[in-house]
Amino acid sequence: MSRVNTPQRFINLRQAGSLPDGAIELIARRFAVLSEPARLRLVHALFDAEKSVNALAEETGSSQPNTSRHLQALASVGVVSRRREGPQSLYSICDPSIYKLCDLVCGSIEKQLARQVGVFNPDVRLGAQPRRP
Amino acid sequence: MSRVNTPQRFINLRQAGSLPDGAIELIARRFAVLSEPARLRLVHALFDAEKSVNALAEETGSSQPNTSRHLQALASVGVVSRRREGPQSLYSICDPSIYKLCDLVCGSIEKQLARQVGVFNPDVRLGAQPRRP
DNA sequence: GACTAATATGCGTACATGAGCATATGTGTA
DNA sequence: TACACATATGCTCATGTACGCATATTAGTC
Repeated sequence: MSRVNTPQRFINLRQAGSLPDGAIELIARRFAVLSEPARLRLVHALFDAEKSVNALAEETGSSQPNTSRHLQALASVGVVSRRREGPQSLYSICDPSIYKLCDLVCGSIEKQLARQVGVFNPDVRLGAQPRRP
Repeated sequence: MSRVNTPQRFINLRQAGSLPDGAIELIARRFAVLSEPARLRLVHALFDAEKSVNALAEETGSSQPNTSRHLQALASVGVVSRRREGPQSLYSICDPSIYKLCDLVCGSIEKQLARQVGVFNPDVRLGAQPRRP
């Protein structure tokens, strides 16, 4: 085994210190790639299956060049990966944490919206609290 | 109880469909706010305690006006909240999901780095796999 | 090699946004 | 009211980047 076997994190935004040089920039870059609607649509479209650039362009309503570039951006941070099959490039999700990430953010936004709606109509809840039905 | 009591999500990037108008933009906005190193440093600094604008400016090495603006951006998406106490504004984390979010992203980045390092030196692992030591 | 389909890339433009500076606003005190 | 401290906000400039367009590159087929 290796000399390092503790499950401790080197990069940990939650802990004081624990932030090597450039770590913040890495994290920021990851979020930045996910901060574009066009790229989120691609991620959304890729959740069910591996797809080609043209298929994704059509499904997301974006141009082929833009789709290609956005996919490269997603690949540059390891969210998706590329596989050549004949003349086409097939992209697929390769970072499993993206699923939880999206769930977290979507859940958080729903809770927030539910709170805002609740201010006007306390009877309406968007079903954002999955605990104790 | 309300008429809506199923724990199902209205906004769910993982599920086909399930994306109301503007949902993608909401999610993108959330990520965008987290995609700035200066703001991540603020979040990092706020994890241990509620702090004032000046204290945060000093701790993160940013100017007072910029710190104020960044805090407003974080507040605009509900990550932090503001509380007045005398002449100063005290900011604090108000979205608990941000903790898990940071853990997820940091963990994902570490795994990725470990994989990259492993290519050159297969003996080194950054301890990013907490399961089965 | 010539041709076609799929994908990637170079380039110019438009737009969003972060930083610095000065200054306005707000809050408590004498 | 005058003052001091803390915070928020116009304003301008510089930079990053998404888009559209044209075109280069790659892979397969004849």
